[in-house]
Amino acid sequence: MDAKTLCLGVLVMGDASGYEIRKMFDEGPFAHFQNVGFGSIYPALAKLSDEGLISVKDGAVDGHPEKKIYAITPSGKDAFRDALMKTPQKDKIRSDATFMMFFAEMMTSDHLRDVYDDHLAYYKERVAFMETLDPTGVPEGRLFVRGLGLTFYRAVVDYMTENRGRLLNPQQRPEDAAD
Amino acid sequence: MDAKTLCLGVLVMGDASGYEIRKMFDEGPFAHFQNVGFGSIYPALAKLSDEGLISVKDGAVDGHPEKKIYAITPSGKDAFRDALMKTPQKDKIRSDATFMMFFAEMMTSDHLRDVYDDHLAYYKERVAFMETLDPTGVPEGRLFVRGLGLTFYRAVVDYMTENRGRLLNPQQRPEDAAD
DNA sequence: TCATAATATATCGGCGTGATATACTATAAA
DNA sequence: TTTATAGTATATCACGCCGATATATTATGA
Repeated sequence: MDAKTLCLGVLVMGDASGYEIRKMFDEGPFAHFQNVGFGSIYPALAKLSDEGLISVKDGAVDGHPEKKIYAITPSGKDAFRDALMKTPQKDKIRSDATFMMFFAEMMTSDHLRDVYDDHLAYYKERVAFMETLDPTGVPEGRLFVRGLGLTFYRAVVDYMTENRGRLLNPQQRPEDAAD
Repeated sequence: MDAKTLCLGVLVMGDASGYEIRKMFDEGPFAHFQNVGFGSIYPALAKLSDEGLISVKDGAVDGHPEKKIYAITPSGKDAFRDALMKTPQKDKIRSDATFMMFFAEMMTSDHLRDVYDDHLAYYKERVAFMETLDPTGVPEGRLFVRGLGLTFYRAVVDYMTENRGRLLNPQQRPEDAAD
């Protein structure tokens, strides 16, 4: 699933600027299972425009004369539907914090605690945020995905809350991370 | 967390070849929270060797004369410990299947079902695999991470099992994915 | 005997990532 | 009032990573 397809997905739901597309992946309904930054979005939008899959119109507002609003074209919608017919690649997760916890015995107690609590706080915040998303009038697909995200985040929060002491205060762990 | 650090992490646990390192990320204890392929590992190993952070010795076995065994050096261990002291980047998840389910209403019923059941089967398989990993004699950090992975996979399996009908057989969903 | 899977290393183009630059507005603090 | 910070908005660039592909041998099983 490349950046172009991801952008098309946002645009089938309604017109948007590059900035607004990015917000969808940063703090919107896609935040928990995809991530794309400006560096992927702007080039993708340029390519899609070249290929006629999206159209651009001037969206200049007070003080932001550069703003462009993108809209999906009929051929863009076809291309997106084609992309949905493919076999998805398997999920990819990259969690540096988990990698660090794997090597808990090599870390200092202080830093391990910091990493742990920041990680837990972040997941708690994600749960809180997703609970604020209004589910009324939303199609079944989006509801399902929202529920899946909540389930996953809550499971992590519960596990990390219950097992905090086990990792941070184990019996007779040496003072420093010596060999 | 770059490929170099990931390789160092595997090597602090014991000597290994590039192929063996990759297996750790493909089907080993790291599989559920990191992913690295050959295209990242071999160049990383070459760089680490240049920098003196790992050493290479000939590991030729019957029929595989190219095999090389890598071992971490004292400075490599220092470098790894330094990497563990940094602030981890936030987790990144990329799930194309979830993205597709988000647009369930635009997919054909057949393909949606295929994607759904393949996804669920994959997560079930991951649970089954992680349950086979022997937890005896394993340091607390690894145990914790194994438990976290199991928790997460199980939560997804449970949710997808319970809500399968809701997404696949909703009331009066149109026959085809017309506009 | 033949095909497939597993072991093993390596490269390459294209894509994505994080950082950075620019510039204006709105809000809040000093 | 002035200043700082956060938010809106677009864009580029170097570096690193990813998936595909190539090559070769052995082990397994049909």
